[in-house]
Order: sequence, then C-alpha cells, then structure tokens
Amino acid sequence: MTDSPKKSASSLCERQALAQPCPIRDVLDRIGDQWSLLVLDALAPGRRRFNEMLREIGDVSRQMLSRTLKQLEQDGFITRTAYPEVPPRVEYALTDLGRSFQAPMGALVAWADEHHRAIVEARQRYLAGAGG
Amino acid sequence: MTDSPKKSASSLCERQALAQPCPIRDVLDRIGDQWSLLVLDALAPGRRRFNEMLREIGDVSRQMLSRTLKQLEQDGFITRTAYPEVPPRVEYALTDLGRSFQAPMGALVAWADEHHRAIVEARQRYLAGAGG
DNA sequence: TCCCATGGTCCAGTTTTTAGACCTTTGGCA
DNA sequence: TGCCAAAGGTCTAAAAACTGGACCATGGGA
Repeated sequence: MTDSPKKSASSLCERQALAQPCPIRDVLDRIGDQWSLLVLDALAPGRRRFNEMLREIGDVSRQMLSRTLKQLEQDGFITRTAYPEVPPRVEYALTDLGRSFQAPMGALVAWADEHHRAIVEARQRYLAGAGG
Repeated sequence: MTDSPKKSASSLCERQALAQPCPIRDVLDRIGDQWSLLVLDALAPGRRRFNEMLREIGDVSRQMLSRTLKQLEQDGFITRTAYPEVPPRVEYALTDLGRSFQAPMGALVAWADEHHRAIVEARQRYLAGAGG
C-alpha cells in the first residue's frame, strides 16, 4: 500500500496536525500520567489533606503529588483550600467536573478488576514462551 | 508510626502492602503510561504495521513504540505477527482482551470529548486568577 | 530547649524518554 | 555493478522526568 492518507478515523486524534490539540490527547496528557488517576481516586471518598494522600497512595513522591495536585486543580478536577492555621492545613476535594470523571474511571477500574487474571496469565504465557 | 489501617477503602488500592499488587495498580502501570492508550486506539480500526503506527501517532519515538507494543503484547492486549519477507513486515492487532478494553477506553474518550471545553475554561480561569 | 507536624520547595542523583544513527537484506534504478 | 530506499527494530548519547531527602517557618508538647 502506498501510504494512503485514508487512515480510518480513530477516536483519538491521529496526530495533532493543528496547533489546537484534540480533546482526547489533551485530556490524556493530564490523567494519563503516572499519578493523576490515583490522586483522583484517593479523593473519591472525600476531601483529603496533602500528607494524608501522600501516605495513602504510598509510593508517590512529595514533588509529584504536589505537581499532580496543581495540575488537577488547574484543570478544574479538584479544589485546593488552605486554612491559615499553624501548622498549615490544606484540603483537596473533587469538583463537579472531578466527580463526573468518576464514571469513566470506574469503568476502567471495573475492567481492570475483571480482566486482571487474564492479563497475569498472558504475561506468564509470554514469559514461558518467549522470554524464559 | 502506628500506620492506622482505617484509611477509608478506596476503589484503587491504597498501597501495595502485599507483594501481590492490586489489580488496578497493576493494570494502571501498563495502560497508564504515556503511550499505551494511544497505541491501543491506533489499533482499534484494525491491524497496523510498525511504521504505520509511528506515523499515525506522530509524536512517539521508535523506541517507546517498540517498548509499548512489546508490553501490550506481553500483557495479552495485542498480537504481533511477523512475515518472513524482505523488507520485513510486522503486523499488530488487538486480541479479544484488547478489544474488550475498548469499552472503558471509549468511556474515557467520550468523557474527554464532552468535558474538554470545561477543562480548557478551568485552565484559563486558573491562569487568569493565579498565574498571570 | 528540642523535636514533631504541616505543606510544600529545592537540590542532587537516578531513571526514563528522546532524537537520531545504525543494522540487515533485497529490489529498483542508473 | 553500485547505491539508495524500505522495513522493523536496536543502540547511544543527551535531555527530561522523577526520586529521596534536606530544608523552611511556626507553635505545641515533652
């Protein structure tokens, strides 16, 4: 085939040909990183403080948690409320937008839960057959 | 520290306290990287060759595409078929497992599409208010 | 008085990702 | 006959991202 340009339209953008990035690529850049989903999930039950999330997630570094929270706040998924106390208290909570994201995230989690076994098995098969 | 165990049960794992990682963390580690979702999506319409995907995704490096494909194959999302031709031809395609993943991914994409505007607005609000 | 806790930031060292050269083999073209 | 292109990767060096831990300011408790 001669590199026909008729790449059957995919749901995600084929490329950000235009300066304007496509919605999905744009969103994926945020929630597709290592921590965003975990953070969003940690906030699902309710508001949380910084160190609380740090402990809860467990393997996220302060810097990444800080950065992730900042980005999620920037994109309107969460709110940040700082109380002028000593020691300082800062609480993070989901916005309506953030809560609305729980539906697709839930679908993802459910899928993962349901198919985890199949994945583990595939992995073992692969290692048995190709990797040793 | 007493490490109180009363962290309100979240849908994602709180921590991989046990050697056995929780399903979701495990799955997220794979599809939560920079490229997996894009690759999976590129394969949604049908089988694809390596360089084809490289061009289609556009901003993925050869190495990362190669690595991502290998991992997705390892986890049973896709198959790799090499034809003994010259120049070599290798085709990648979704497995049943991979196809089953399109549902939750679709939910994610739909959400992104629907809420992209809100996100962009939130971002602008944030910049206007806090960043300059 | 000293230390801890809070929410971050900063720094240095490590890991991951990138861009680009390179590999192998055969066909097309001059 | 000689040279380049194409395919699907791999390798390397440099850039970027991430990590762990120190550090900041402040007030309460030991």
